[in-house]
Amino acid sequence: MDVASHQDQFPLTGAFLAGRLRHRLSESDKAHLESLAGTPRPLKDGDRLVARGARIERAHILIDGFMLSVIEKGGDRFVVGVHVPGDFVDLHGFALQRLDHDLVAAGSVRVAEIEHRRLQRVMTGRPALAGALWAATLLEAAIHRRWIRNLEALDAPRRIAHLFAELHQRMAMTGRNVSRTLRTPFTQTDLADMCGVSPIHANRAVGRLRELGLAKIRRGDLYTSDWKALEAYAGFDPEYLYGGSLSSP
Amino acid sequence: MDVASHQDQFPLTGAFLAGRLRHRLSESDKAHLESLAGTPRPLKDGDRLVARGARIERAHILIDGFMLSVIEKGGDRFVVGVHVPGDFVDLHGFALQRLDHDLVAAGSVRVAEIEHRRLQRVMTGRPALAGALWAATLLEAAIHRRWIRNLEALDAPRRIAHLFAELHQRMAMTGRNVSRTLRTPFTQTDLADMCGVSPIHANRAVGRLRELGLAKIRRGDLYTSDWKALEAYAGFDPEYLYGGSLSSP
DNA sequence: CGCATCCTTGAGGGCCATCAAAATGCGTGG
DNA sequence: CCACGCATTTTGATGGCCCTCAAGGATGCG
Repeated sequence: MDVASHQDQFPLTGAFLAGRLRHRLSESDKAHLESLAGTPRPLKDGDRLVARGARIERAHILIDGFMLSVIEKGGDRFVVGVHVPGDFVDLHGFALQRLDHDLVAAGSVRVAEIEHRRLQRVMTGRPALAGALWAATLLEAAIHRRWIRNLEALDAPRRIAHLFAELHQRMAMTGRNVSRTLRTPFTQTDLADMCGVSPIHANRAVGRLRELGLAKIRRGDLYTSDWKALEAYAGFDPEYLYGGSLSSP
Repeated sequence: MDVASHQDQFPLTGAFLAGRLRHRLSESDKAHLESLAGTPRPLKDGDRLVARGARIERAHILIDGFMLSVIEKGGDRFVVGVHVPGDFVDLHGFALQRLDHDLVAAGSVRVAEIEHRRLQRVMTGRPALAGALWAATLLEAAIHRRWIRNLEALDAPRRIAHLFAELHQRMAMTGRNVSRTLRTPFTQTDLADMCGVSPIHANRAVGRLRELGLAKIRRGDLYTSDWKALEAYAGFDPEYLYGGSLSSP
């Protein structure tokens, strides 16, 4: 069964861990997870799903669109993570009870929520699924580490190239977008906040990628004829995304 | 019971989650965790405990000293995390089977190991302890997010100040070092690799902290008469370390 | 068609990188 | 004790990446 029809079968949670250790989940666990999720809810651009520090009692899976993990400080905004469909955006809040950052919709978004108390029962009754939930939060940590390395190692054009290469790969793992265009709702200011540069410099970095013939970025949409070249330029190596060959604990 | 005598009772794992959600663990769970750990093993400066990509079958808790999470790439070294005593340095390897980074001793170190198959039994038999293990890996992710924000927001002197403020707080939570001196084995090159600057610039940043009267750093040891001032300079807010008030899921 | 948002371009300046070299500290062995 | 070698720290000079301030152009929406 291909990824798309699989996701027809599990419209809410079908992309969860897709391309990673989803294939290790039993049909029963996949069906159970799907049954835990509530009716999808839409969010508008800029809506804050979870606020930093607030006590939380449910988790959310992202079905459509993009979300950002944001830390604000004194009027400045710092993006510390990006989420794609299939991501359990605030699953770490289940174990930690509150978040150290905000979760904000980028563009139009659909999410489904799952009560913590239901996840609690998964912890005791379905150890394999519980392990998969744990692993999902750790995949996010691996992405954090890569971001740290990128901020330490790359200049602005390479950071932006790496960001899109990562998004492309993550969406491909869930069966989305393997074409020449990657559509996102991100403004250049968003890109700047993700890459730790000023909006003006993000603009020049985008211009540099165009100059180099690697990618055209227009209103968040990236067009390229050569993903491999873009990835090579950014030093992108998908190893840290733990695609495919992962088994559950 | 104070933290020090508590750690006499659990010499290997007594610092695990100390100052965070350790107080939520039952005596039985604490004793059980202690019983899982093997005989402590020493490491020398630079020893690599875990290599990126290698399949792993045991996890390690850091008892004494510091370790670094390192990503190497083309001769350059990027530090993506620092570990203090009490940290379960490669616990995420239990769920992920391999790491996306190396784990390297900084200075002399002692670690104790726990077999994954023993942790596997914790997953099914001790859900509260399993939840605590999960939370511990998420605390590390929260630290990653803060590092991302710091790299996006702070200049070099502030990054170094924040690094030491964080280490001071983390060590204080495990009952270590609440004095005016924080001893570490880090060279200025290490600090540079943690902060994403060149060694030469790290040196000038250290000099700037001295100039400002905030801290003297000599051979990795930081002396200050005013931790609060140093923290304020770096914009350090310990919220992200989830100290004290955390409960388990 | 007016307005808001986003994108683009220019100028000047600061943080940080790199190359180069000297000074300091520390362990080892004479 | 002193000489030596090595790693680390310090200092100087030059250049590049990126910042801020400022203003103009494009795009899309009501």
